[in-house]
Amino acid sequence: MLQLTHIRSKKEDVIKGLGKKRFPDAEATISQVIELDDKRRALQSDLDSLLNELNQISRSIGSLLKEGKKEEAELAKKTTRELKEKSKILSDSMAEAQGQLEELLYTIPNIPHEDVPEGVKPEDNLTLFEWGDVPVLGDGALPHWDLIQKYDIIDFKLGNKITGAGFPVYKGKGAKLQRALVSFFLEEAEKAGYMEIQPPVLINAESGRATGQLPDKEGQMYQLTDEEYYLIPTAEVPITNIYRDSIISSDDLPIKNVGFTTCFRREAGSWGAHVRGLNRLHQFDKVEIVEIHTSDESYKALDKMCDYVKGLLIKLELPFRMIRLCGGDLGFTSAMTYDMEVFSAGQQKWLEVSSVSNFETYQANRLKLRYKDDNGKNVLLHTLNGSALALPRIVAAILENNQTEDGIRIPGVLQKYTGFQVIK
RNA sequence: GGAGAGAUGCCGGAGUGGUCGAACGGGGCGGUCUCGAAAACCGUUGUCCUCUCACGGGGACCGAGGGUUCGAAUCCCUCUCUCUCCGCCA
Repeated sequence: MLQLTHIRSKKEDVIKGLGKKRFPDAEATISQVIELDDKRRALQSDLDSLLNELNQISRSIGSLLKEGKKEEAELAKKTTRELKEKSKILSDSMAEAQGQLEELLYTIPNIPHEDVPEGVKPEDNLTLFEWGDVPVLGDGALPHWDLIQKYDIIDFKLGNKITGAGFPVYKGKGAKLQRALVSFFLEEAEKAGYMEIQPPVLINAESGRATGQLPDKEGQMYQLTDEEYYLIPTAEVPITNIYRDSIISSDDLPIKNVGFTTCFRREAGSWGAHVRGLNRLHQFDKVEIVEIHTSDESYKALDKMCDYVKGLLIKLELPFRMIRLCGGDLGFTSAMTYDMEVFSAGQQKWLEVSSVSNFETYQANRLKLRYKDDNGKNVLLHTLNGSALALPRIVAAILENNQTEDGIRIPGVLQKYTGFQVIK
């Protein structure tokens, strides 16, 4: 959620930023926000002075009764009763204005960083960096959905039987490859100074709201019917919510966490031929890094996180490119996002395997996540996160890029975890 | 799931209707003392909203939400969570 003080003081910038993000009617919405806030403040002010009066009289009744001045006390009681009626009306309308204001603020996305390119479509994204050679495969090269059948390592049909589409079963060396990747990612993260977290994979609505999945992505999360819990779409949600409602000591900054969880996404309305196989699933595993920084440090940290993710891809010998998302492609809560895409030769496609974002104070504002600065003032922190990495597409790329006539070669760094060098 | 107890500030822990935002202790911070440190002593120490250029003022918050009352941390109701015992159980 954007900060009201920021909206009020930098109104023009906010409207401009929202335009970049393709938010409709930015100007009207912002005016409405300010109007509602003015209304709320006026009501608050009136209510406060009324309550002040009420409190003073109530206190005086106490002393009047002690002094035995019963009649005067009764008279005062009558006055307070009237004041109370008025205060009730005032506080109701204040709560109403507050509610409307909040609802409106929830619909407004984060403002993009000034370096975010203009644009609407993925084609407007900016490619910043490419690494590795696209493998040239022979005539018999297969996409991963054929390879997994050929070697019997991942089974979609079984998943259909047990659950439904998008819930594959990993078998034998397929399962072991996944586990190897998880171990590799977690150990690399630990070496890079991240503390490992194992969070719950169910979250309550408050957590969903704090990191911005609710109300924006309501329909994208699986929801329980008996309790108001949701299955996490990413470890970002529970891990970031660890720090909800807290004032971090500056000695504890920066915070660097890593977590491996299964993620669940309904992906409503996004199926089709372009998302075959492992490209898009309802359930998948992901290792996520989450960082918390002061505003001075957060963009340096974002760059470092990208470097870290690049390092993983290089170690896995996967050709990739790094792109900076344009305004229209940027997520609801993000101010700046870099995507990492690996080239998967079997389907001749770039696959997004990581998304690294700085949310600046957008999440922190809802989270009430602050630190005490040198003047003892509470200041909102910046939250950042990134996939490091999402498993299925990495598996897809490894299978496709490393296929040979003799089987699939396992990248060197993973062999100590898999215990085998080839899937035959 | 059944029975009982409880939820107070950074922590421990008082407070059962009237200046209680909250005693007391610990911790933290500042100071005196010291070459320095410890000890001792003195002072200080929550969050949010709001008015004010500022000094400063007002309001809200004692698990959450309602209610009673002129007045609630204190009484009543609902919910959530924690603990103990029993049951069940990876």
